[in-house]
Amino acid sequence: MYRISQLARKFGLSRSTLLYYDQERLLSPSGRSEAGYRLYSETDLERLAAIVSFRKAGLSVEETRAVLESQEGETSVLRKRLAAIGAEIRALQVQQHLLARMLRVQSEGGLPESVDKETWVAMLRAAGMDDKAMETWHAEFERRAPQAHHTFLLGLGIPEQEAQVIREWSAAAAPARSSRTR
Amino acid sequence: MYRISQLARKFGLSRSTLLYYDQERLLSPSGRSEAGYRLYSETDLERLAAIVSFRKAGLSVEETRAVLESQEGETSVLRKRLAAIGAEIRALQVQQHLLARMLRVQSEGGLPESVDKETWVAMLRAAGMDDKAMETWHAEFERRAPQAHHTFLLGLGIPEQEAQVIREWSAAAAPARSSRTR
DNA sequence: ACTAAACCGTGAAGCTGTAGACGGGTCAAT
DNA sequence: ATTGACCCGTCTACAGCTTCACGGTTTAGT
Repeated sequence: MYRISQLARKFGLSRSTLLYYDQERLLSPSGRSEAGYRLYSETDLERLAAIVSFRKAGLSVEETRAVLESQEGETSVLRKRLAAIGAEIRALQVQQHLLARMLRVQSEGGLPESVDKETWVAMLRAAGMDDKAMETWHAEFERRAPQAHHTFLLGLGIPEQEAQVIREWSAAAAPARSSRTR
Repeated sequence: MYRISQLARKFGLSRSTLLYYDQERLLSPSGRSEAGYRLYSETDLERLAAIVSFRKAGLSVEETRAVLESQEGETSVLRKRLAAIGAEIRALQVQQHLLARMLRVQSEGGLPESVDKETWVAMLRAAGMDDKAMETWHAEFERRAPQAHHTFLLGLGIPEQEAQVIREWSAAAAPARSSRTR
């Protein structure tokens, strides 16, 4: 049986966090000592391990409780979170390029946090890719992971609309090895 | 002169948000009507436009006030935020791959939100890149934008340590057109 | 002149997840 | 018994808003 601060240290959490989890009925200690201290069992410990990993994946306390309460196989919450992460990343990339433009850090030689379209193309060219190869590459990207392709394009600071256009002609290009290849 | 709700609609904000900005002394109306209504001038409107764009870039209310109060050229807050965004993106990418592994969505044919190392390499190969070309490309990436290179590698689900290793041999590889080229 | 709808101000409370302060309890060594 | 170091439970605060409640004001229409 662990007391609250011991358990907190064991998992690298703060005591407040465990108190909060108790309050929110996410993890309640299975017993109390005579003095009213919370006592956590081995079972509680296992549950906490699961909680920590879901929280690391960015689930809210409520979502975590939902996943743990529904018997295994309830993946809808996870899927929702995965989609949300994609959106968050894209939003941050927009912020990144907004700031980079404000600072004009890129052009002034400071080492950039993010890469823009021109730099990206230049790097691929340095590695020997030509226009045709890049087309093939975009087509492959669109075929295998359209969402990730979109995120990637925004990551280069390409605006929403232009990204759409690129994706459309990527999709239109003949897929590399589909059965429908003319 | 605008009244509070008019201004809010004009900028796609809620009345409450503007009340909050007033309370926090981020944007105070330059006048009041006889009945005590807040009246915003054209100057206020311009300030709000600036505020909105800084907030979109993820600055806190306090940071935004700091940037606006210091006369132009105070870029340290912006730089700090830019670095923070990079860290946030990397953290989200880790979450993304954590979840993808939990769901095993990748292998089961669902279209993935994120791309892993194998898929990435396969796409470059499909576009005609060989091992040597990839080395050149990593070296270029590391040379031009080390931070972004790191973020990129984590984005492929490559763990921190391995990313370090890749970056080290990228840096060691002879840069394409540095003056030191052997 | 009057009424109803839409506005305004102020103030308070709530939200998430965590950090910290407060006063009192426990325990080993003296 | 007492000191000191730690621990406990409870309560409050933080950002950045939103929502609610209360009562006064403006505006349009009759």
